[in-house]
Amino acid sequence: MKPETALKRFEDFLRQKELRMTQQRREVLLLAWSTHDHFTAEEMFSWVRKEGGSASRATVYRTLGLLVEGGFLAALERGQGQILYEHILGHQHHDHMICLSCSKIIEFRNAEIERLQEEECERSGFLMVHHSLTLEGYCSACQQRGAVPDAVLDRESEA
Amino acid sequence: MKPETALKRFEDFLRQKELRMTQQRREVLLLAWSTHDHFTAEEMFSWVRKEGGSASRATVYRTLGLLVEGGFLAALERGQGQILYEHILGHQHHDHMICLSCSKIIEFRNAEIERLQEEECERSGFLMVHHSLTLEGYCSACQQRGAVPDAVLDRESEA
DNA sequence: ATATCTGCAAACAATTTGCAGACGC
DNA sequence: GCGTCTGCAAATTGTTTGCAGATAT
Repeated sequence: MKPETALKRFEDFLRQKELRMTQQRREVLLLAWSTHDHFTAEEMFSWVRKEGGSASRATVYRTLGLLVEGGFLAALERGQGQILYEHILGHQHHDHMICLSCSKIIEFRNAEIERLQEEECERSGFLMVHHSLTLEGYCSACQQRGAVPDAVLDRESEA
Repeated sequence: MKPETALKRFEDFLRQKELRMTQQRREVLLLAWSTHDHFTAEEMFSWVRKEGGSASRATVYRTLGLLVEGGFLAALERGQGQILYEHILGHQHHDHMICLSCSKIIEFRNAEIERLQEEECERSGFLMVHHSLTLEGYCSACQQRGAVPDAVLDRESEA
């Protein structure tokens, strides 16, 4: 989805909630659409600053909240109390494997899993907006480096 | 897995890391095994207090960190900066649907999805320790209440 | 014995909030 | 013009850390 389209949607969303479109909210939305990567609230704030934007830190946080509420951004919780955001309107979702030793992130996508998720949702009458599948474990490099705790290996050998 | 077994494993884990088993660590591990639900660090601390345990807040946090590191507990990031823990050794994993409106949590388990995840791991040479699949959206009750934002409905109708 | 642990309270980091003035609609 | 927004700085929340004494091995 193009930034202009997203902006239009955002305006609609705000109107419906009887909220107002402001320069600051525009800035944040456009910056969110200027990257295809995850970003934190602080990163967004620094971008605003770099671009000479006028949004304050508080406004950035408030606007990110609105964007998540409206389904424009997905919030991905990933340890250490920091929240990662990514724009999701019109984008394909990907899942993650995260190495507990070196923190490497491997992205993958499996259409069959997606389909089964939809099936589960139908079964429960659940309207899915977003999903997040994260596999935690050890990447092949770390396995070879012997970076896997014995407690984990013990468990593995039992199975 | 029984609490005593878990305790034994924890002792092994500590020994391997040249750390010591203490009364406080024992308390925390056993309390973690006394519930089958998720819990936060603060909840664990209040349990310790209620049981007349001696572990302080700091020790609770430190011990939970150790337990996660050893693969005894899973840490589930779920918004608002709070981390939920659950013991995972010897337990079957379940996934979650979370309602964005009423926060209701629906648990589900789909063996086929689990299998496909394993397949993806093999493909990448990844040793999975834990996985977390969370579907965010709106439960059927909230859909009927009209609690779904229009931006979401619009997106839905396009697809 | 000695190195690790613990409790305490202070430090931290990320995020939220109250309020007075600014600004969309 | 009215009611919402914003910026600021202070408040909150959840978690971590430094240090002196306590404790496991």
